Amino acid sequence: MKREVKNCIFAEIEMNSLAYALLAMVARKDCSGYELVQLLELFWQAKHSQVYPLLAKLEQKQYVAHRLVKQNGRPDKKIYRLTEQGREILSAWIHEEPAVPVVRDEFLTKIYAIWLTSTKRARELLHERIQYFTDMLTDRLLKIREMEERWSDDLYDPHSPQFGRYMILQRKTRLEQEEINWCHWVLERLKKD
Amino acid sequence: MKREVKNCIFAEIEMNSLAYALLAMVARKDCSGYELVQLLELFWQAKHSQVYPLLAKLEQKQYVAHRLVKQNGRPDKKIYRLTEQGREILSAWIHEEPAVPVVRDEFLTKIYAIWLTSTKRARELLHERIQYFTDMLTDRLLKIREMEERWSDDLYDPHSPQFGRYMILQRKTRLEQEEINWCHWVLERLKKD
DNA sequence: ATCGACATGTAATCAGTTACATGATTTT
DNA sequence: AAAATCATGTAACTGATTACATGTCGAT
Repeated sequence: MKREVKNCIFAEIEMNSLAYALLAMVARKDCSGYELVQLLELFWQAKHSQVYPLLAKLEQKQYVAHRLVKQNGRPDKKIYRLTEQGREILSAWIHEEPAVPVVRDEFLTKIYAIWLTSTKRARELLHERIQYFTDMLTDRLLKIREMEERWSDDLYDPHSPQFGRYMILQRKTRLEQEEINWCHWVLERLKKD
Repeated sequence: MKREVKNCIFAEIEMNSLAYALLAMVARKDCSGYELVQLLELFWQAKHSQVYPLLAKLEQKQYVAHRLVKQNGRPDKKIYRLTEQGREILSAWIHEEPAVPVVRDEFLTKIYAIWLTSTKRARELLHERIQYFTDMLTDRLLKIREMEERWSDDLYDPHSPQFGRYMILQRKTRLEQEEINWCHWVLERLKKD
């Protein structure tokens, strides 16, 4: 017989996957909301309009806390850090089974139905895809080099806050490279035509 | 000064990515809603509660049409096919730029913050991940073999309705293999610990 | 002079998930 | 006897995107 749940001081603020992703980010390094959106791009694309209100809710729950940093000629920023409570629920969450990954990719739908149009359009799509992933990869390799210069051996230490992000960066480059390889493989199949 | 848009006979039924994915599916092969959910799993995970109403809307717009198939001891099913109008808007859509792919993967968040817990949990997560992708891959290879037996040379013909799905299956196996390779690579980094 | 980066927020809408609802057949 | 598969649908809710809102600085 649940009552007054919404009026309760400890009102249930839904901890969803993105909420934990934000905690994981600020665990590694104190961040502004703006910065979080950029760092998140690596494995959980979210818009600022989703991140800012969520951060406020996480602060309400006292999983994060912020300090104001005044800037000259730039808008002030709120730098968030993880609290002890935040660290605890994040650690507990890591011990739960992760949900199955979700991928949504319009390009694949277009390839699925490419037989309806032309092999010319197929080639176009594939070349654009190669371009896209090549750009991603170039940027990614740059970021890997930056991390390597800044933290070197720490990156291979599973107890370092940098370990996770570095491993995930490595994963992404592998997958991006494989995407490019596949595109070339398909282009080969289209040659005869 | 838009007026009466909602009362108009040709009321705007929003054509979203999933709608086109459904059209692409029925273009290849007549399908029931139930079957579409399963086939879609390859690159656009959707629940039946999203698919059935969308199919009804697509039929309203006359992009698909269905016939009833009575079954003994099983519920009747609605087999959908693509109409000429459906084929046209699908072809037109293929000539538009695809949206950037979206990935959401809780496992990666857990790896990101793994330094907070233990390398034991890290190993556990990676082994479960390997198991998951190995299972996916086994199933995927089976489906590839099934397609190869059924259509053989058609699969490499860009004008065959089977071409797209086959290419996408091949892509998925490559990516899944690479996911597994990466997991083993990370496990190596964890050995010293 | 216009555009992109920096920086934070809210409101409206659309997309997607979970739960409700039903029911026979086959497999474990 | 219970669970999974086949088969279709709706209602309520949560998650995510687009649009609205504001403002400075540096580069082109």
